[in-house]
Amino acid sequence: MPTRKQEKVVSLKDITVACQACSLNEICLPVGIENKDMERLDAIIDRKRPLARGEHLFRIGDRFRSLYAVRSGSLKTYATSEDGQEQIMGFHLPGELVGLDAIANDVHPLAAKALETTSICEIPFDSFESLSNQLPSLQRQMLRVMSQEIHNDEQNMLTLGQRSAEERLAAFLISLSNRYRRRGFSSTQFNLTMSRGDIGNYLGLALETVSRLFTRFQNEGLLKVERRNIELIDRQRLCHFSSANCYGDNPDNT
Amino acid sequence: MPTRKQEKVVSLKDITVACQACSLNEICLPVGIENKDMERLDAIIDRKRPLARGEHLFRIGDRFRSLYAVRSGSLKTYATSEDGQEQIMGFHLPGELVGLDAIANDVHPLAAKALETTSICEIPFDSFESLSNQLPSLQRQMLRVMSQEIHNDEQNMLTLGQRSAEERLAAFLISLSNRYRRRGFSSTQFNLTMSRGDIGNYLGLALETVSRLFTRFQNEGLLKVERRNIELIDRQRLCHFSSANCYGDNPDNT
DNA sequence: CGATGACTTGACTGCTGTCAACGTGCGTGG
DNA sequence: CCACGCACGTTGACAGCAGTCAAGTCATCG
Repeated sequence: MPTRKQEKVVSLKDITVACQACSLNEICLPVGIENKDMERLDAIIDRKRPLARGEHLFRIGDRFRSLYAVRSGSLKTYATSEDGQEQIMGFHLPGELVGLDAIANDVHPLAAKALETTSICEIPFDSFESLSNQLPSLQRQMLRVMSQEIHNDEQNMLTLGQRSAEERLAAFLISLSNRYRRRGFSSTQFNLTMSRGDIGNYLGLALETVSRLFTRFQNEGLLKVERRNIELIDRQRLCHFSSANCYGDNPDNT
Repeated sequence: MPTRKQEKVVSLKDITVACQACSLNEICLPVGIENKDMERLDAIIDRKRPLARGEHLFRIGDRFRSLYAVRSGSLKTYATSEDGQEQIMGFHLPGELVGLDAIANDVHPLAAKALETTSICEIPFDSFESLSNQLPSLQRQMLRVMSQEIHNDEQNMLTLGQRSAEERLAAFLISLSNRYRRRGFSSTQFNLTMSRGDIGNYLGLALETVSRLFTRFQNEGLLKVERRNIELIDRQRLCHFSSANCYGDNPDNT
């Protein structure tokens, strides 16, 4: 029963897009699911009002009940150490699932927070499990998604373990670029939804280092940066800097 | 048709231990599976001759056909960069699954190599998938295992991104200690199956740094080290050094 | 218009990598 | 059984990348 009040704030369209009509269904959980089965998946999915910037989707220690898919906007997931410091583990764009790490112990080990106004599809896990018991293609896709996530995390470990600050930032930008392209956005011009501090935190660098590198990359003609707005000028060379394959096999690489 | 020749080299017992009789079935894939179902899982598992030290279980780019569980011994998994350098992504002890990152793209993104004589259970993925379509408890356990793997990788990202050399090595030793304890081995005295170079590579440190830290930890009375043999003297303090929770919730943490 | 948070830039320091030499144990072959 | 070679490990000297501290600029919002 959507109220008139909600309609004023949020377009009804945003709330009611079904998986079948969602532009993300080629990169989200429904990949490889037949239309009639997609309806059944769609039926268990819960679409709530969007999160405002800074709002939490879930917090560390929350009981695990659902997986979540980003429909629009972006999230960061992070852990906190004893002294309250946050460590960002990932940024999540539309079509990406969050909460996969909570299945094992029925508790969210990370918190998820909106970086901007963000719409979410909630997938209650009990229903999802029952459904995937009936739909082998869904089960298969779930394993693929989780496997891809493991693969991405491994790539990140490599970046954090071995790369210089310059390589890390270049790899980060190329990864974002690839992910935006996959979603139909420009791969050379986009807005960062996270702060310099967030980027540095995620990459294991001081925010000052990130800032200096942006300046240097700009001076070297690799990109143009103004506040949160990025334009990749020499994607090829940036790519080379990152010591990574840039049109690689893992499309959702972070 | 096992030949007499094989029997000379490998004890038959090592080869034929079924899941039901395996001491690892409380930490491996069969967790939470009923006995009659475990038999069905057991039936699809292939137990081969052990790998010798240095032998590959699979290589980068190999077509994905099976998951593997370590039965005894240990493995390392690694990627190689364009210039042929290897980057170690994990060490794998008995009861741990490898190859989970290959499901997504049907190709192994990492290679797996035995660090010592190592026995393996091979789990053909097609058979496994069919079976788990019939056994919800198996499917559930598989999701848990993969979720745990994602969680562990996140922990590693944290270690690599934020910790000092000292903290990384301490965390590594504590993690090994926990994993050995879980498997019924001593948590204070064990042999490293990997070289200093391997440890450094894995932790994103120079092997010289690892060596220096071992010496320093020993001088500070935290542990005793002689070649590959480690004895943790002051586990508590080492734990504190690692800036991590040491009896934490993720038992298979790397 | 002032306050606040985000970002930039500079100076300095220190951790950790690199290069190099040396020690040690193990396995192979004589 | 011994000697040699080799891989592994230790230790020292030095340098450089990136962190920390600090000051200053800029944009946004109340």
